Amino acid sequence: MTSKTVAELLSQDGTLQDVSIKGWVRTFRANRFIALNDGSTINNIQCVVDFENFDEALLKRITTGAAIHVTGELVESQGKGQSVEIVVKTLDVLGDSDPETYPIQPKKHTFEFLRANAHLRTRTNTFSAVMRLRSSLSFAVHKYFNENGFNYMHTPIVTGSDAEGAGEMFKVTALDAKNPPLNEDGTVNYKEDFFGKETNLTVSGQLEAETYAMSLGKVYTFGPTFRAENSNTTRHLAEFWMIEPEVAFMDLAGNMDLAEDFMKSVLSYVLEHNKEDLEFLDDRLQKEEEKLPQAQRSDMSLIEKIKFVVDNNFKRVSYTEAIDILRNCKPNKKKKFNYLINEWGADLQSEHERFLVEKHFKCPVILFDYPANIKAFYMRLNEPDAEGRETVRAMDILFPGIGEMVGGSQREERLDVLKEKMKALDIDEKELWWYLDLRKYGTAVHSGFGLGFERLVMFTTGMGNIRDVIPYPRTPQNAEF
RNA sequence: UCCUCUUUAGCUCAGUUGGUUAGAGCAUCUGACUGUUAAUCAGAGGGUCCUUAGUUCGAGCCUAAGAAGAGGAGCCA
Repeated sequence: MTSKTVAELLSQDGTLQDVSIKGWVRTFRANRFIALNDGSTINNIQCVVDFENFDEALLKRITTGAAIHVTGELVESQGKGQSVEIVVKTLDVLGDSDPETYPIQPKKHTFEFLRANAHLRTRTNTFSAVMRLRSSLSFAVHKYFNENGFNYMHTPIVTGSDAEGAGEMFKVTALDAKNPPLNEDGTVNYKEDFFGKETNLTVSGQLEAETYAMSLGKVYTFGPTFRAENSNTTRHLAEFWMIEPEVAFMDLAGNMDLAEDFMKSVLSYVLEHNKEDLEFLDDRLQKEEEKLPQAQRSDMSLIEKIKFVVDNNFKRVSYTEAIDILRNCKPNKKKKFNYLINEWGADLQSEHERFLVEKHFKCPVILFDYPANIKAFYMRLNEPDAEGRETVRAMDILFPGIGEMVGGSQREERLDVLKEKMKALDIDEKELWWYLDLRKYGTAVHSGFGLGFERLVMFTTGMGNIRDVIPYPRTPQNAEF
């Protein structure tokens, strides 16, 4: 008799003579009812023990968290909470769980406490649902790109270029930290290091992805990314997973179309395939929100929010239009913003983004054509506007509750313009010779974007802290597990 | 990095003006009960009050320094 999963047993029609199942005990009620979970679904299966006929010492070992093997008969349940249950014939404890010390109790825990017990937190309903969704979203990402003719490219994790400008980097070195080889001027001599030069963990696969876009046409990367920023927020990690498509012969408008279509596709996928987990998280969130004052509650449930994104077009607004809206909005006029918007050229703070998304448009917003001087060197320069202001073909997609979900741009394909920009920003041409080669040999319009995978998981699961949507979060002062 | 808050039982938290033996709910254990849905009822055990230094006759409470965690800001994805 082969063992089945809880998901298989619960989804099957009718009763079964002989079933075998293995899992972990969630609760053991009235010395008779074991709620068993094996991770295959948010739901438990109820195993009914006729305790008069079982050894008392064995029943004592059925504690929260214990791994057990049950065989018996799958029958219609006499109780109300479930349609089927297993009448237990044999029961083996595969692994005991000491109830005095097992940290996961059959009660509510705070996410902070569970974070400190991250190795066990997926034994709770919320975290098992979040991580199944994470897995499912991850699959949906690959599925989307695969079905749309993209090639999956593995960009290097150790990078030799430090010109990406996406943030502080983690150094990678094999040198002795206490006694490194030195140059005559006292600086560390990286020529003697493993790679013969300074190397770092990647902050973005974009530049390398561009090289493949300029040969394979449509590519994407989906891998770990590292930022050594000392960011202490609910939206930042030092190690996170980023999705970065890059497409040749595609302009900024095409880039926006791609990003929007992509988001809608992966969200549709989980709506269809992760219904039970989403319903559980939806329910959890609604109970959470009941504790909040009315004004802070959202007017849509989790599933409604996801459906809303799938069913509605993202609002596309140029930076210049956004500035006009912000300049004339109530919080700006009443000086409620911490940073008041006075003139064109100001960088948007998260309070402004939040106003646009959550108050003004009330839907995902794509902002594009940002001032050139607040964006990266590789973004395609537009012709100056009527007032002589310079913008680049950059776009950010802003989501309610999350903020920036996507950042992307059309890339500067003109060699002379790119060189000039790099010179102005003091970026060494020699470092990026290969990047410049793309503009020398067969250059073409191309575009791409980066999407923080964890932020997508946050939006989909309704979790408020990015540390709760990745198995083992890496943040400043924390690399436990 | 900056600002604010928090740190007391396994967990979530009370703890009055500085004053006798530091409390509650849940969890755990023991017993009762046994078709329960976070079962119920009765009882019991469980404390480095984050650390260090200080003020005081006396500190969970006051002062200083430090540590850890959370929220917000900045940066960004």
